[in-house]
Amino acid sequence: MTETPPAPARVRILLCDDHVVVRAGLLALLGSEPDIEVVGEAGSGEEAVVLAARLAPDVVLMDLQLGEGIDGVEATRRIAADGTAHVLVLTTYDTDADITRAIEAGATGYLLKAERPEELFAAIRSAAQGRTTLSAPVASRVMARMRSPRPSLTDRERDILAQLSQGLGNRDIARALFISEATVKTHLSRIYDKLGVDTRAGAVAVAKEQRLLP
Amino acid sequence: MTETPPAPARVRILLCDDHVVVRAGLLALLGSEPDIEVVGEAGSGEEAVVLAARLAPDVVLMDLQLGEGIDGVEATRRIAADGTAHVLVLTTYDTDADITRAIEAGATGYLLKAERPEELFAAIRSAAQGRTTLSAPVASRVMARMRSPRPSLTDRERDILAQLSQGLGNRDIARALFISEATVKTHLSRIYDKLGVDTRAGAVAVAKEQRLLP
DNA sequence: GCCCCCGTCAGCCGATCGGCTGATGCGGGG
DNA sequence: CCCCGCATCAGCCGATCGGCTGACGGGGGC
Repeated sequence: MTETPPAPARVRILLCDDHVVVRAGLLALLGSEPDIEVVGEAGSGEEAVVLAARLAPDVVLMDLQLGEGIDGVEATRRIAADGTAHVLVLTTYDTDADITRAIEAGATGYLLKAERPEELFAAIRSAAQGRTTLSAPVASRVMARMRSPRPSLTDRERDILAQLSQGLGNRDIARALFISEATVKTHLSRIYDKLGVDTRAGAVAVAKEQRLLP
Repeated sequence: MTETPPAPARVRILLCDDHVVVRAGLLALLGSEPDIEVVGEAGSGEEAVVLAARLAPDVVLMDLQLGEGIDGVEATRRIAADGTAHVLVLTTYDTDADITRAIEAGATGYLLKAERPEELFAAIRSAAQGRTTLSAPVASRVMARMRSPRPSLTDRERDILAQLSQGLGNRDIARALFISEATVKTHLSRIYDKLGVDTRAGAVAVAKEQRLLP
């Protein structure tokens, strides 16, 4: 008898996506692979966390955009914290912010829905053994980020940006965050600098574009 | 022999979605229905237009967000103009702007990906005969819109908004559109009015939120 | 112990914005 | 023919913004 831990005969999967059609599609798609078994479906982050604990799947296929409730990043964080399952993110966007947050939350891999099905199967099998798989565009972005550590906003700057996205003026932002207008302006200047803009409208545009806000 | 035009033994479908995984999923899902046959797949709007003309499917399942190239609305417009196929929009968002544009472009139905698969099958069969099917949330929005004709932006106002989203100042917007600053300000005031905001940052936020811009 | 990042605050000043009032021209529908 | 929506423009004015310079304290890393 060998010491090598035998790969599970079947990889047990939990799907998490708020779109029923997507879930059904994935279910049908994965059904074509004999060594992959979908043991549960979740339509929300909360449900995914509960089901992951109950079903103890090998891999959770997680979308990041989940509509209502906690988002995929938070769900990933909780599931990964439990250590019960590896989370393989399968989503639409390859934004820096999304990728970073997902990885920081403990995702084992990050795939794009535009990926070929064979890649998905392979990534699932890898994830079941704790190995990382990244879609090519995602890998590129990760590399690029390593090379030039991109201006990431501080928590406080994100607070300011959130208020700004409500269309508030400096005075209102100051009141909302219990700081002085001067401080708001200081933060704004730094935000402009980091985002490469020089107006509030531009900042909001970039923020929405890069999905820097919830 | 009866005069009733027999429903096609099999409904012939063309899929259009830029995500391979989603296409594969739909393919597998639709494969479970004996009276539905997927005769082609397109990964872009351009491809969909070409394939629709060549394959003459009964129904084109069209996503609205297609990444590169023309968007789903434009693809819908061209396919519907040919009259070769009924276009059934299957997408993620139930935004007013998306729905309106898709319907105006000639879509036969509008389904959300969050819909139950049975609804999708039923909608496909309906669409094949030219009958409209709307997802419940979509139908609600359409009704709501009928009741209170919502502020829709004029073409010019959208132009202004687009420039604004680049973070440009009034002077630059004026130059970009070959009009005076006074005119820019007039348009902006009306845009604020329609969007229910009173700052440029707020306008950009609402615009991005409601997907008023490409 | 020192330094750097982060968050906080101040004052100044020119540029810009947003609201207002009012006006012109053009096209379509009643 | 008149009205109305759309696009264009003008001037005024107070409020706001954005850039700049400079400052202070706390916390983490070396």
